[in-house]
Amino acid sequence: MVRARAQLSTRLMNVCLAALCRGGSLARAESVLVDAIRLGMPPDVVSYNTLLAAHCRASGLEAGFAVLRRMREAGVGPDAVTYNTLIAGAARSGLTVCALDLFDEMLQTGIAPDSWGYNTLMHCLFRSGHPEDAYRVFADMAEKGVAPCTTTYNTLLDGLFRSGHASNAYRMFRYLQRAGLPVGIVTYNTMINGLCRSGKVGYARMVLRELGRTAYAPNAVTYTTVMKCCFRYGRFDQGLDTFLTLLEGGYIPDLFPYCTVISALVKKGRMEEANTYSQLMIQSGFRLDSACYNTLIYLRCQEGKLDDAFELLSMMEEGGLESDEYTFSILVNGLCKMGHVEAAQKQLCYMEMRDMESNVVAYNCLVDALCKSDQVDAAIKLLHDMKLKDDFTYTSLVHGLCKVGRYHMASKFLRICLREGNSVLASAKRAVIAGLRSAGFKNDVRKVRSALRMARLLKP
DNA sequence: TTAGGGTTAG
Repeated sequence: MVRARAQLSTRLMNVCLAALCRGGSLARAESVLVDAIRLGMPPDVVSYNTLLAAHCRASGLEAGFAVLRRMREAGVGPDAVTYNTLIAGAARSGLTVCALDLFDEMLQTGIAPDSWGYNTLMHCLFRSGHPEDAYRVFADMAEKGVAPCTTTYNTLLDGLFRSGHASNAYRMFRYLQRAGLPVGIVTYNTMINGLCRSGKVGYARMVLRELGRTAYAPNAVTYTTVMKCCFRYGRFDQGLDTFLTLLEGGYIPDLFPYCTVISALVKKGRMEEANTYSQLMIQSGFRLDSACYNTLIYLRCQEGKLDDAFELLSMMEEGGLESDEYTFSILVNGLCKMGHVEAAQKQLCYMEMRDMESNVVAYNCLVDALCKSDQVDAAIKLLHDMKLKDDFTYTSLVHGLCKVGRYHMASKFLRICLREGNSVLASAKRAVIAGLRSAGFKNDVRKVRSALRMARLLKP
């Protein structure tokens, strides 16, 4: 009887913990836990899992591991949910190897992964650019007899889009519908987002119209997705109207729509409105996460207020949030635009020291800045240090070389770029060909044209 | 507890 009462109390405490964590009152949740222990209500694995998820989301994976240590010290063993949550935390921080290690640890501990565990690992592998490994996880899931659920299909659809297989994703979506497999609002949102991002706006609109004919109501995610799509494809007013409809109707459930609209306004140079919505975002009562800080730092950088930008960075880090590759890219770009190339280089060094997986954008900003200030040789030197180069890298360099009249070198890099499967802006191609012609390099013109034809033929 | 939407560069 006494034990049953204690279990019921623990269950009630867990409800309370979940509510506090959902509302972002982590400190209060922690004090409830302390009070409960004092009153003889022992926390169980659910209590710790709830706290672990909240800490992980608010402050990153290390905070999650700290809860894991605490629960072990209290004699409460982790379960599949604990590992799922930690794997999700690792995925959010881009720590793919850590996610894989956690999955292995779970298997070695004798805890059988459920569909959520498989889904989370698949999601992590897709997001970090390892689609083949993600498919292997899916195959392993089937082999172990773990039934796929709606999330599994949604993760696969999202992964197909992210790995550049939009047509396969579309075919899979139609297959799910025909086979009567679960297709819900998340599936529609995933499809609309994936189709928009892969440039298939017509298809995205068709799926959006189809959604209107189903029983599913579009939600804030749908609207944010559509809004982002409008901004991406030059329908600025339509995007802003979508935001205002959400705002005036009181339908903004979190900070995603704010980040989208502020960034779009900054890009348009409409700083006053960007500042107005930044204030609203701060006053909304939701806890700002790193994407929100990045957006605010972006606004300050583009306004040329670098001191304010760095102050925001300190606030962010003092609040327990980690800066990420977005933060660094925004700062490097801001510093470059204000002519502080050396300071930008220093930020890139910090990035290297932090061993960040993706630094290509930050490097590209510096390459571009060096090219624009006619330091093309320094840009070429930097290019050789880069592990990954993309269309942006080569476009900046090719433009930079043309600007200083080094057309032969520009054509060489243009051909390397095409050979590596990248594309360059039409303006860069034109600059190279016009330059080579004016300098009388007829043979190089022929080589460039042939490389461009080959690239078109090989284009998927 | 998990999955879909937000933040950077030519």
